[in-house]
Amino acid sequence: MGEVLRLWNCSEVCSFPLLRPTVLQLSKHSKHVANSELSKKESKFMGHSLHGSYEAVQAILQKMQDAGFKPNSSSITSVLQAVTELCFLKHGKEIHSFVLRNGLDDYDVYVGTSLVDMYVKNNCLSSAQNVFINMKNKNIFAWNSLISGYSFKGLFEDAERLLDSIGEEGIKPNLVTWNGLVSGYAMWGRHKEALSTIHRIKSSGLTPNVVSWTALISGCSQNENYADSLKFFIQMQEECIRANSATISILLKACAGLSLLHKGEEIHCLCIRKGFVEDIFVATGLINMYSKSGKFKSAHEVFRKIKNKTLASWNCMIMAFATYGFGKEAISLFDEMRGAGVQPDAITFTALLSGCKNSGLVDEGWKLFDSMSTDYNIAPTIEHFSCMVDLLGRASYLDEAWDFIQTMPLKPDATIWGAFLASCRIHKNLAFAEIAAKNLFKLEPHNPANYVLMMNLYSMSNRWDDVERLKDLMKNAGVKNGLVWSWIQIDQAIHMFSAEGKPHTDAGKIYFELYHLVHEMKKLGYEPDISCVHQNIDEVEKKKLLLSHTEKLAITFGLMNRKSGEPIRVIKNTRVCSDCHTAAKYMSLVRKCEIFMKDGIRFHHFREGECTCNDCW
DNA sequence: CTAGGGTTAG
Repeated sequence: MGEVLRLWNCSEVCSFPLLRPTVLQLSKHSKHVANSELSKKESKFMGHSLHGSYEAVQAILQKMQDAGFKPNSSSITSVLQAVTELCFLKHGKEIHSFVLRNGLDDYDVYVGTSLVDMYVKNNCLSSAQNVFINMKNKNIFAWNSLISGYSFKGLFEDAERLLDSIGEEGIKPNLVTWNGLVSGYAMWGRHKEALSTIHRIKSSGLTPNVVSWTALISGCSQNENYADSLKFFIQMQEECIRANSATISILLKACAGLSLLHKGEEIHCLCIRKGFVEDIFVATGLINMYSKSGKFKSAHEVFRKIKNKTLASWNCMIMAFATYGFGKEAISLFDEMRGAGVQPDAITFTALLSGCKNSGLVDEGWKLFDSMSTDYNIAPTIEHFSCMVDLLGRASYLDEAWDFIQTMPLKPDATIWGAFLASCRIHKNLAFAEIAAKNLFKLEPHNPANYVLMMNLYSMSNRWDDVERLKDLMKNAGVKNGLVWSWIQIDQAIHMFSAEGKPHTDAGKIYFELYHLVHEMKKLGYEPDISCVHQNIDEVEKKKLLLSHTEKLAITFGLMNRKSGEPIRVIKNTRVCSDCHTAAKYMSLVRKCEIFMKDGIRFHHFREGECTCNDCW
């Protein structure tokens, strides 16, 4: 940045067309680059030079004016492009008024289009529309910019209206126009409309391309609708549209979200064949996919092979270490990252702090939390505060966590109280838990998880009146315990276990096996934790009920069907109960088998009677 | 000068 600033301040910059000399000085390749042929990278560089030195830019603009230079539309356009890409609305507005002040025509096709685009990308639709309306000659680019602007804001009536009126100007919508609409619909969770827009592309005589389909698939992914992502990917292949690395990176995200390890591995093979592994987005997606599907080793391998690691790939790997309870390793990877000259961001610290909390590294956590603002000038966000509450609370420093909440500069939200409540449950502190719950019931009255945690605490202390009171509270607030399910993949089939749905076809055999298993587990010291049952029934009934928990059934089924040496991978949609957590540890011990479980909150890796979460979850 | 891509979170 220092060097750029110096360039901006030197006087020879002042020859027009605006800014070109600077770009030429910055450009490594050519001294004869025409302004209109600036590469994206160079425009970005210009943007960087604008950043933080806007006063200098203004001074130069003034100087140029005084010297009688006139900027032309192409120079204005390249500045606007840079400003747009970096989302410097303030600077964009300045340039707009500079254009007006200096008698440049802001209705010029090029200037107009880049102004529309700048306002659209900076969330100023009304200004974009004003410029648009005043443009004398509108080309398809201006239309597309505005239509996608409305579409991304979810204003589909306006977007469709614009689409209809394109024709009146004698212009035909192109694929980009349509793709903007597809993308908007998909992003807003309106997959049906997105898909029907793809069909509309066909009826307009064009052929939907990989971008159209990728937009649809990406929208599903963004809405955590991973199953549809995969469904539409198949549909895309049926239409003979080839995936590119962008499509693949989204698919990897979908596989990660569903912990579909086998599908992810398949895609990895495809990536190697097609050379997509070279793409940094794909590589990062692979790390994430392996990390979330329980194959830490593969995640690490992919990471080590990346030649030009980006901040995101470092972050992703630090998070993987954190997830698997390798807090110290996460921190040394952070040191390695800094050694490589990569500056951390807020996400890096979320990952690091979460690594500390999963490994109980309280001192290291404090150090990192402090160094964020002092050494890296990154203001801690609510997530970082929440991590700290979690870190302190889990390590049994409940009083410190309480003080931390009282003194933090941000208003504690549900994540803060949620972290505190979870710690109270672990350390069985009912008094603190009740305060946390009171806040949580106010902040998110419809989240069943909070009620369940509290019931857990009350039933531990045999306070059945309070359990009933909470059940009534839930009922009155209209909170329903969502469906609870666990599943496991055996060969190509997914086996679902749900308390509400149909029992598994092999239910009899599974229960038979489970009884045997529990018998063996008890020999090694397993004791059913009946506090997980919130009904006031007798002990034998409670123990029976515990056996029907979906995760136990899924693991048992996995043990019955696994190939020797293969770990078991179970996915559950809600937080694992503490009895099932203990049971899984004993199961891994008895059957000498690694068990991987992804629950609604985090990842557990059971091995030889231990879990990577260190019993805090 | 216009369209699609990765990372955190109780």
